[in-house]
Amino acid sequence: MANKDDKFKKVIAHAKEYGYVFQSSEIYDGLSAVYDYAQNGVELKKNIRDYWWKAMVQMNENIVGIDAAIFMHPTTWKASGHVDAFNDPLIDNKDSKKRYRADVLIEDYCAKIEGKIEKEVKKAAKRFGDAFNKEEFLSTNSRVLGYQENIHRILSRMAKSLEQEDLADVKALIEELGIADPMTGSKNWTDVKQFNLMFGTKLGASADNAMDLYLRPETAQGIFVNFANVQKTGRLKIPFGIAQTGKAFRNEIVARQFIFRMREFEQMEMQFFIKPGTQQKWYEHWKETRMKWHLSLGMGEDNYRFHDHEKLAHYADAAADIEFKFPFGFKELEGIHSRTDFDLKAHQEHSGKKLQFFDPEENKSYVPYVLETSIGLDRMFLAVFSNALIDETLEDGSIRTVLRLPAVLAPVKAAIFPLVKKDGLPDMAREIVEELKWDFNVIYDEKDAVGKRYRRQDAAGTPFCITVDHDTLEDHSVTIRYRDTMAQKRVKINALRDIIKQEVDVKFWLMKM
RNA sequence: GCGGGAGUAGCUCAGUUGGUAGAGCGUCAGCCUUCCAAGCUGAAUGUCGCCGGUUCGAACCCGGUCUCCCGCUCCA
Repeated sequence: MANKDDKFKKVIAHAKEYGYVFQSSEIYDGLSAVYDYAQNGVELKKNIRDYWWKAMVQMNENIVGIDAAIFMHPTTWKASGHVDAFNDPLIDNKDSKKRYRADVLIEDYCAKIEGKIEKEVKKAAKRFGDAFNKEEFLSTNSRVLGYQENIHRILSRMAKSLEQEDLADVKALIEELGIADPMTGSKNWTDVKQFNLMFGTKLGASADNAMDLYLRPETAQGIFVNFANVQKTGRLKIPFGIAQTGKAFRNEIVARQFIFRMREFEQMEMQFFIKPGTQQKWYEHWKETRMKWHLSLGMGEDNYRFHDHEKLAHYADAAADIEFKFPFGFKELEGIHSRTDFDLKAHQEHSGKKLQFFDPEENKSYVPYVLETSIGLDRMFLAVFSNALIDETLEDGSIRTVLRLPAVLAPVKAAIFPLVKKDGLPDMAREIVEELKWDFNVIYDEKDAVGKRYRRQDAAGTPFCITVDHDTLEDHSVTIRYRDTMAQKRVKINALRDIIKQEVDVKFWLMKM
């Protein structure tokens, strides 16, 4: 465990030192669970996004992209279920320090009373034998009726209090019922607090006629509300997909583990619209396809696994995660969910607009089913970055810190050095930079011994270093040095472009799928 | 949000019983160098997380606050 923490700390420190990730507003002591991508981080993040976009949108005839706004009509979140699902009344026990959902505590209490009713029923059944009529018993026995009435009274009072956001009454109810901490029996409770996982804001500059809005907690709804527009204007036929990348916001109670769980994060999502009944087939298809995409980056098959959900969300009929072995263990990286027609149907009901597809083969309209793939871009960044960072022991026993980013994702593709800072070598190196920068992100460095410059680039993740020496002036050849093997090769300057392209080109990597 | 730990230069850390800060690495400039970090010279950088209190005097003591780490809780 100490080892894991160490590794993770190194990752965070390295991300800062080499200009990948900084804490947001650091000069003001930072902001909890908010991070900024720095000069190298922004390139890596962009490259990951492009790699995904190419694979999902541009390589698939039947998938198109959109970029929906972060603000959406408030009814969107009623339809999606977020207004209800993201509002939890929570209560802490002061003695045990445990936190519970207040409504669950009360419901559990009612379940206990239900248990008493069951007992009465069993007793009566024994007593009356064959003559026992459960329905009649339930509706006539005075003790049972008392229990039932009690449950009804409790639940309706709770529902009313929650509806009116009268949290004090929810607490009062818990105290009146004498509900104790199920773990410890303590009745020493804090006040009930409402946690809203969605960030609220206002649309409209003047306070009196402003409209309450939320920052979207997921990008998916931007796709669902645009379903009909995209399908019609794109002349798309089922099955087809709509993809988008963008920011989403969740006011997590506990947001931690660096960029793994942030309050503001970026999703890369694709909603695939299919004929009802075919969801199992497409579920399997996308699970497999998405896993192949991950494996194409060559970060090690053993670092991935599927985790099938047993407890499903309100909208899903099947769900699996692709988990990645982060420094702190296997955690969710991407979700593949069979969302049924839950979302489109809900939006259809709330908007009154038809969200259906006319299937010419079936000669009828239906609300399509949806298969979702949803990956966290920041998590992917962390997966790539943490997996790449290695302290390598060399033959002579010395340690080399190297960031083995997949070359296709590396922020800087090549660094160009003059061997020494004189004799016209810097000019020659600059010329090569000028030429290569049309195709790749390249940098120039002349400070310190060349060996030190190599190591500096290793730690920053640059896959290639190109060194100009005195021979270069004569024969236009340079040394190209590989980050991962430290091997060196003598090549002509005019061959550089093709050599680098071969190794960093998206096509070359995606062909491995 | 609760409990525990922590916060001194970009990084890792030192700082003796309270007397207004140091090292190594890194960075920058210059020299030297013909290919794998550790040659030489010089320089910059900290209101010791922030605010307040005690004191003649606070990095050090006290209170508050922010942030980070670990555990709990939460995770449509």
